[in-house]
Amino acid sequence: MSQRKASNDVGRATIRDVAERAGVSVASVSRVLSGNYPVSEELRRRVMKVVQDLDYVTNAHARSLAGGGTPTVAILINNITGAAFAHVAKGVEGAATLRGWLSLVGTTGDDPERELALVNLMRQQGVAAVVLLGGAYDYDEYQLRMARFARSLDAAGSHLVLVGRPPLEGDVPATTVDYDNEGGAYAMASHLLSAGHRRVLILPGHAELTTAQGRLKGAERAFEAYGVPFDPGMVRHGPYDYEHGYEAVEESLREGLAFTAVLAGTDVVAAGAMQALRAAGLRVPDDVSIVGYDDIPLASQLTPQLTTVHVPYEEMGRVALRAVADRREGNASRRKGSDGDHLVLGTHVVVRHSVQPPAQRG
Amino acid sequence: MSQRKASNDVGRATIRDVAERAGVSVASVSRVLSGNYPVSEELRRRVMKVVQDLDYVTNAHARSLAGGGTPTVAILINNITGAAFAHVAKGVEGAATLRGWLSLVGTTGDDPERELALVNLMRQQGVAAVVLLGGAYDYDEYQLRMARFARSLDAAGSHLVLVGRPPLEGDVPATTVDYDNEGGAYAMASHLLSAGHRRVLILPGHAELTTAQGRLKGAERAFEAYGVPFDPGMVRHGPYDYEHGYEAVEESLREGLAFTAVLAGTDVVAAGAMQALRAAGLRVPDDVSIVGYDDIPLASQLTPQLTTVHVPYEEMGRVALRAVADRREGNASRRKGSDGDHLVLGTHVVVRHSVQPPAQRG
DNA sequence: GTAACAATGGGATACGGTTTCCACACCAGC
DNA sequence: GCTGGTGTGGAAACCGTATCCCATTGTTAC
Repeated sequence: MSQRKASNDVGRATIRDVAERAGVSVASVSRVLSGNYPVSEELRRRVMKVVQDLDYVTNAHARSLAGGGTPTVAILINNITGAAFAHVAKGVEGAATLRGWLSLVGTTGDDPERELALVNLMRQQGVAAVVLLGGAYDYDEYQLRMARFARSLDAAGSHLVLVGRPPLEGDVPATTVDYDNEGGAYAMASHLLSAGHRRVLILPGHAELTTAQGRLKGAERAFEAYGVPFDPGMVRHGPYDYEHGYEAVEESLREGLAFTAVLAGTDVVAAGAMQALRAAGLRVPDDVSIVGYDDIPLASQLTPQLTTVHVPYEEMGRVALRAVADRREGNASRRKGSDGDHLVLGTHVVVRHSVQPPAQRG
Repeated sequence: MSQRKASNDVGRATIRDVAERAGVSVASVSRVLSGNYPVSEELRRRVMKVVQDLDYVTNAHARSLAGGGTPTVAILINNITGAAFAHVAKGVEGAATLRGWLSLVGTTGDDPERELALVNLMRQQGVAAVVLLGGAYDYDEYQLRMARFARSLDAAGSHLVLVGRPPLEGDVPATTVDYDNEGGAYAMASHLLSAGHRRVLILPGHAELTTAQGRLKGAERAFEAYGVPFDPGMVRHGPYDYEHGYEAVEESLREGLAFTAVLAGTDVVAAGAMQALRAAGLRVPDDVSIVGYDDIPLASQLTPQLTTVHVPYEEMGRVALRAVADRREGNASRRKGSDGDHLVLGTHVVVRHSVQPPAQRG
């Protein structure tokens, strides 16, 4: 036995094992495998044969220590099962794989502690970028927190990307990929107004959530544009879930609130609202119209199919990855331009079958 | 300037920078950080101070090269956006994070090439386990392919886990986490039969897909148990998507096929079927009953809420991770027991509002 | 026939940590 | 006062790969 670990040892084979067995140097094996150095055909064959025999794969950790290595992008998300953001993740992962990048995933569960821990973990991993997904609560602290993340990551040669979150103020090294949230809400509300609806129950989401704020604001602007007075009493805040949609409608009906349409902050909320209307014996859209937001698959699977706002989630994911990839290749188009790091994608209304003009009631 | 890289260089700080600045040795810094060696309070304070100042995090690659490092589990999935398997992923990721493990994610898009490439990639990463998600097409080749994966990973000190796929035959080093697929289908069909339905349209899924085969078989067994002759003409195969549900029902109606209930292979298929029935002017469940399978959130968001089979997807994910974690701690309970590596979780029917006894037709 | 040069392979080093071994200081006990 | 333990900190040897630099060989031009 030599003093070196024998090649038939337990555990994975190393490049040395391959070199030894092929009767060549370690350097040659490395060159054959990475293929960025001229190598004779004979040597290549000898090495490849052994690689096959040993079922050898290079150690990614060692490789990235030595300078090479595949770039990795980290996706941090509140909840994997949220339909909307699953699509963003798909976009990121797909675009990453396309360029041979790897995707790490972590869920934060809306917990700032875990978010911090994960960002640090990703920093340890030396990821090329950290993509933070999902609407945020815009506390005062949020900006500071994210700015700290951004600088930390930047100092480590990484980069922070915010997707579907408000952009950072000031000169912070981060990229934001956003969609025209308010514009979508404006268009959606306009659609209802132009159909003749005047009394609209609005369920924008949690008052503190930035996406909810934008959606409410868009609706208000539409009312203003149509010269229809906006009644704050028609707004019910709450989480983006099925139960909230159901309960908000149920309560409103019980309170005798009069409305001919529901403007839901999310398709899932719309689904809950629809169920509650049915339970109360009202027909959709004959008695009450409903619209959603997000255009997740659920929207077209409901009966009637839901008119909603399409958000290009998957595209946002792709764009996010492209942004960091470009920046990595050195195409940092505008240097330090505090915008140019803020990309906004368009939204549009998808008309299906959940809206009708309000019934003429005696 | 010393010959070493200066500490204020671009890029992340190294442990040497910390040591230098704290006036201690590299070894001491390492010990303070990993905390598995007695260190004086004074030294700890000095080191931690510098760590904070420099915002230093250890290099995960270097660490795992040197033997330490956080274990990583790889989740390979056809399509992130599939609701059912998003839940499995959530279970795996949640359990992983709980123990401080990391989760890598890759999507295969049903492409064997990509599957192979990803398994090798994960092998390079030195992951503790590779979790393969989703029903498989049980070609002859499947067993060989998976056996090869299993041995490859095993040889590299990793481990293959199959979730929701058929177990491997023979003495292959892999773990399978499964659910009682056929039993669920049996119970679901029994539920319809005991409600009085006799003519049931069955949409089990793709004929080659193992999950579809099991669901069909369960239904057949139920018919047999109830002494109801099974009519193969009532079975329509197709993909697990909304469109298939819609089209299968539409066609069946056009062909004049008589049925009082639909047994869908998936909740999403059931949603499509429901829509098609409505489009044809039939009421659910008054005219036709519908049941699904999986119990994803959609099931309770449809109108009427769907009676379906609950599959403990998230639990499966947790169980899968627990299995590999246990094995890693050395609790390889039964050694080489070719079962004991096959865990089966139970399923059960969730009764909601989409089933009624068949209408008395004249 | 020899010099200059291209093509190719090998040895050594660096990457950033962890860990083993050792040296040193300090203290108690005789 | 000397010996033997005990607690601390440092030097150096790895971990597995990529790459720089140099040696060797074969080839072409003079």
